[in-house]
Amino acid sequence: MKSGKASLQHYHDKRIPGQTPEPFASTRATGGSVFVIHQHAARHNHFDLRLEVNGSLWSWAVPKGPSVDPADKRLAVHVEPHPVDYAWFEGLIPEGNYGAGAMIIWDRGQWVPLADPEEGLDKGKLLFDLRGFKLHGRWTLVRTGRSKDSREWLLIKEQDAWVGRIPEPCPESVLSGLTVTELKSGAQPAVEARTRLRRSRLGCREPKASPPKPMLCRPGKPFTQAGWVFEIKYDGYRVMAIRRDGTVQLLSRSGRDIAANFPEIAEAVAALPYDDFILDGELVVEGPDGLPSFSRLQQRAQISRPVGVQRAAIALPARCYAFDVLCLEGYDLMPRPLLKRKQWLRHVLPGQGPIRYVDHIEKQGSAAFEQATAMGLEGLVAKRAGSSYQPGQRSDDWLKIPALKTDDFAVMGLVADGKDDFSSLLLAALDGAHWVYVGRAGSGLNRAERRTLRHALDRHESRQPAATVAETPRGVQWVQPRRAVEVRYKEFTRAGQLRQPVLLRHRDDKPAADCLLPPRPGDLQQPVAVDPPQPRQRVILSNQEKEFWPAVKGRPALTKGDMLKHYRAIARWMLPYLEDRPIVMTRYPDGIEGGSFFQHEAPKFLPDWIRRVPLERSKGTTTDYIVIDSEDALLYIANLGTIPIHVWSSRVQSIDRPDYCVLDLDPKGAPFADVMAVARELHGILDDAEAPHFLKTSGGSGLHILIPLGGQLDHEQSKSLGELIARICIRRLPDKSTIQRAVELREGRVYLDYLQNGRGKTIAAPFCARPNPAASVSMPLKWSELRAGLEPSRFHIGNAARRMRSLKQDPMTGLLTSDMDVTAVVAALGNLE
DNA sequence: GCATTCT
DNA sequence: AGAATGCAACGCCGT
DNA sequence: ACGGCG
Repeated sequence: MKSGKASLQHYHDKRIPGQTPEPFASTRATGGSVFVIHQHAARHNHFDLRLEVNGSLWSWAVPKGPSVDPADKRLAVHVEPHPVDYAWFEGLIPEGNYGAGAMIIWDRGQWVPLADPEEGLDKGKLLFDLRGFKLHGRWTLVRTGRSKDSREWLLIKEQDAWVGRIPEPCPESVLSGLTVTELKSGAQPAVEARTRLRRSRLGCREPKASPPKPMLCRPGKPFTQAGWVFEIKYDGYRVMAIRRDGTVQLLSRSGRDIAANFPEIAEAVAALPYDDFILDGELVVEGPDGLPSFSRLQQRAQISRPVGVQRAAIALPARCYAFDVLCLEGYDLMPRPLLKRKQWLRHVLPGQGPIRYVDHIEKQGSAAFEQATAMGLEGLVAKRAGSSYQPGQRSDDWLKIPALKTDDFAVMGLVADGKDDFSSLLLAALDGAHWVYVGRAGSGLNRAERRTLRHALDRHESRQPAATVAETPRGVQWVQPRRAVEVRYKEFTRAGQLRQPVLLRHRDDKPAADCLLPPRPGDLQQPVAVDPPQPRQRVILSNQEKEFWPAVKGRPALTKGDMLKHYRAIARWMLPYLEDRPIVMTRYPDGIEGGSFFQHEAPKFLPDWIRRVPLERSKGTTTDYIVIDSEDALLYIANLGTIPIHVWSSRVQSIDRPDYCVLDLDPKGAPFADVMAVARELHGILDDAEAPHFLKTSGGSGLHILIPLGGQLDHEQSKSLGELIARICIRRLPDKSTIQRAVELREGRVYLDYLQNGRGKTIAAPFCARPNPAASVSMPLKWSELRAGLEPSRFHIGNAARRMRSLKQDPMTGLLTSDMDVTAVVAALGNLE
């Protein structure tokens, strides 16, 4: 294997030191994971993707640049490796040199290979994560040419949580904010700025000896008022970024210069194309969820060895959220109105990069506060739009509005107040398998609420506390952590206790065991997450506009989105029939007129939160079956183009004991009136045998009759029971029913299929959609609905959920809970026969 | 619909 | 890249 | 032994 550094030969051969500003060394301690994308206006304007491996930058020329759309593959020509320091190079390469022209750092950050890169280069496939300012998430480079020496690759964005959720990258450098054209044309934003500032008749002031102190906030509450603007409050270090006489300072609140600790920010300050300015902002480090994480920032701040700092600048990079500019090019902006200053600030900063402009919302503070709270942000800062910057002052022109948090906690004890009241509750949350005490809360509930909660708690009285409590209050009564309460609080204290907790309500709908400990400040977190932040577990629904059911008379075409809408709306009725049961998908990726296939085995690409269960299928081979136990799982499966979902009659806990026996009434030429007649006959038979039984449409043209078994029979016995019932029916209605499998021999009679009772056999799940032109669904029916005029096709994906909402209850309620006395039923059926 | 393999 | 391919299964019964 | 059926 060639060493990375040795192969820099080509790079050196093409360039002459002293004549080009490009670097020639690899001196940076990066931790081996920097990537950069240069935009290079040389003979042709193009992009270069460079990935650090073994001390050099593997490079690809990407003529059209990267695309954030997975469908958009971009040619990438593999070129000679570059020295690592190249990732910090931005500038003009003079005429006459190799690659003469302007080059900007279009994006930069950390790259995380997801497979061995050396091997990948050899095999022609690299898979990696990018964590830049513009590019995020999973990418691949694949070699396309037929031979191994081909230099032609493709750069492809892989499907992930970032796709479609990030804005189109802006064209500017993430460092200087210059476009490649501006750099080439020698644009001088500083000169333009000076001209404009002079014209605005601002007095030019001598720079003060010492930098201004930061303006401070008073506390406030959310409000809506014209003349005010609202900014997100970032959870980090307040910094003043100062550029003067070619030097850069990052001053913390205490006046310490922390530029050496955050070189990536200092570098960005130095790269802005202005000579003299002071920015006010907040330094943050993002957590795995993409929100500012104070504990990560503290981790970062503790790193001081230069080598460690350089690595951390790539792996745990800081951002500076700038919200004010105090002076610019020798002009004092502090007396100017806030919004004027912010105009300048926005003008000065790149659209994307380590230093970000903090935008604001005008007037609507209350709405903004709602949003900020929901997003888990620290809060808002309200600022008077016309206010000046008052250094070192705690002013009423700036108000900080902290977000309140709301979480559920388990009650582990109470301080009683009389027989049916309490003065406070002791609260706990689950940290893994252990309960952790989080403090006491008293206020918030009225007398009546406290009384009912007290009664509920008294039932769980316990001798032992569920978690260690540092200071046990007098008169405490411990209870088992069974009851959950919703609590609003400001934050966790350093000691891990709730600050300013207020009880909101008794969560009698939530098991206490679901009260997980929210992340608290000071919790040691993973230093670096390799996966991109997943913006919430949500199913990405694709191709919602694809036509799945063609139009029929009286109804326009239905799309995959219509089907997903059905499954989302019906989930609450359908999930009880799916939980714990293996399913089989029948997939129609291109709608009912496209190809279809069955799928038993859970595809490997399913996300890991979808449950699978290994079951022996034929001897020796096991298959991982899918189990749908949530709305998200149902939607994910439906999004795969699954139209009907077939379920086992048994659950994984008791896979050999079906919960019901099914009789499938299959016409096939027989009139539906006959199907109903046969169903009515079976209804009578089962009533006489005192066997509970339920009815649903199969979704096609037939009906299903289901008999709950209460786990008393195995699959074989269930099948025999079905056969017995079928034979009785045939004896009574020989002209209308049959168990002949061959269609010809049925002679127009209704086929009573009892053979769907058996291990691994399935039926179309209640409420599942069917691939017929009507887009009908399998619908539970009341027996009273079995009368002239019933048409199974009247229940379809467009109205099924509406029907269920209007019914008082699911007609099949009881299928999964009621059972029967098997011996009595079989005896009764024997008599009928 | 999606991964994988072939060209 | 673009195209093609796989994605289930087994017992029943009549010939 | 094969083929249609669900």
